[in-house]
Amino acid sequence: MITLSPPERAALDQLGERERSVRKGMTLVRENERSTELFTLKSGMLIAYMLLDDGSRQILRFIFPGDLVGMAVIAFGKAPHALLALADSVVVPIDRQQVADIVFRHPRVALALAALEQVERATLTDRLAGLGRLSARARVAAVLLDIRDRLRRQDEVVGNTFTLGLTQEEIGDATGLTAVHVNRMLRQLEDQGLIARANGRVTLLDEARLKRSANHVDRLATVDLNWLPGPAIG
Amino acid sequence: MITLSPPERAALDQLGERERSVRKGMTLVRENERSTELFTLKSGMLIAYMLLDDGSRQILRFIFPGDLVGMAVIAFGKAPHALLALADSVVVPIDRQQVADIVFRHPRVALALAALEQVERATLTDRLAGLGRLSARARVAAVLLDIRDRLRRQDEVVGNTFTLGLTQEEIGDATGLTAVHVNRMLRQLEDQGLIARANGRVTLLDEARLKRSANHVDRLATVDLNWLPGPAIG
DNA sequence: CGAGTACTTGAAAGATCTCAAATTAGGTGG
DNA sequence: CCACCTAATTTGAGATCTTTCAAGTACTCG
Repeated sequence: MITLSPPERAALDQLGERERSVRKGMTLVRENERSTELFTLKSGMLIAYMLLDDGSRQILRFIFPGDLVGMAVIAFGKAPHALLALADSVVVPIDRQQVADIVFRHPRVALALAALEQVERATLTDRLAGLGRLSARARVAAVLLDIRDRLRRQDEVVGNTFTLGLTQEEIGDATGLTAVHVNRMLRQLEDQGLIARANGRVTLLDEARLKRSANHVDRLATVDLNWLPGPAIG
Repeated sequence: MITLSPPERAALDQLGERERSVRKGMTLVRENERSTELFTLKSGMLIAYMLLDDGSRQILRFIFPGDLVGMAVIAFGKAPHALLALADSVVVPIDRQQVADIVFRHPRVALALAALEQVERATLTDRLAGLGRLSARARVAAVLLDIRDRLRRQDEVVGNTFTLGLTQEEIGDATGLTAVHVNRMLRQLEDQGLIARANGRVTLLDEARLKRSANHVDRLATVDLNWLPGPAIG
């Protein structure tokens, strides 16, 4: 997508000196906790979430290997949302100072990172529109499609059958629904022949119809960075 | 918040060469339209929105003078959302190439811009959590608080009484509700003594309670950019 | 003054939640 | 491998929230 020069590549590789393991169910960062680190996920799966005053949880984003998370520390110095490991995971912490170094020394890389953030932002607005305007059934469908896309990005052979890796409670916290209603919507999708379920695995039977109802767009697929200046020689 | 050196200031000022007026009700950018420009709003008010397949509209963000909008073009080269003027407005277009120039020549400014984007992103996630988890009444309250904060940022004397500048239809499109229900929620807030309404103006009567129920956070108030390196001498 | 848009209200339909209970699945110690 | 324990899923029934439809009122602009 973007070709890096050797020094650029080296700068990126150098970011990942330390690694940190997080056991499933552990909290990596608490909401409002003072912190100057962001992370990339190396393996496993995280969620970013917020808690509301009434104790309910809103999952903001599912984080898969390769994702960058927590860039907000460059503006706040504290985390606007919590990070929780849904599976045993390994993260690479990056201090915001290192981000500044990249911007100063490798502007092309900085632009590429900014573009990545924009992709995530667009995904966030897609989700926002979904929460505001889609039916419960469509929001659940959107999660299924999203997870499938993300799994496929890690492993190209992922087909239309896959393990969700989420409880119905978690799907509910992502879609703004109760676990009970998520269950009913899954059943409804199943009854309508859009999906099938068996031993914890889901199969997307009618992807086209699912996508249409969920207003699904794969933002990453439409990224265009060709306008960036070419890599410096070296 | 951040002190710019003269060359940095000059670089920013230079961005705003042209101006463009947009009449109330006019569309500045259509969704998915090819475009390589972003904008700052000089005066007036815009909304960023998406249309869903069923024709419903989700307002993603209200844009006030000083706001930057459309940074997504650095990643996509087309607009992921539409921009519409809710009032007669003046915008300053900025080409993404100019953004790249800033990153290459004024990295401190680039970091400050990135931080601003992060503030907006945090605001977006606050809104996402609101759509997912707040009651209709609280979501309407959140819009009132948001607009008041934004107006006050333009004009410090704005008190607890102000003109919304939005129809109930627009509030509905921002909160994921119907205009009819927005009306009922406003009435309810009024009956509960949280707000008052008179000749198109709203008064916040119990800000503390409104904030609590709407899970309101003023993200901009907690920004910290002091960790950035000092300005280069020049 | 007249037309159009926005606002307001009522009644009924539809969607989602809550509460409660039954069933299934997975993990652990013996 | 079994027995048990806990978490997750499933289903039903009724309550609550939000939308839809319809009609009437208020406001603004030419």
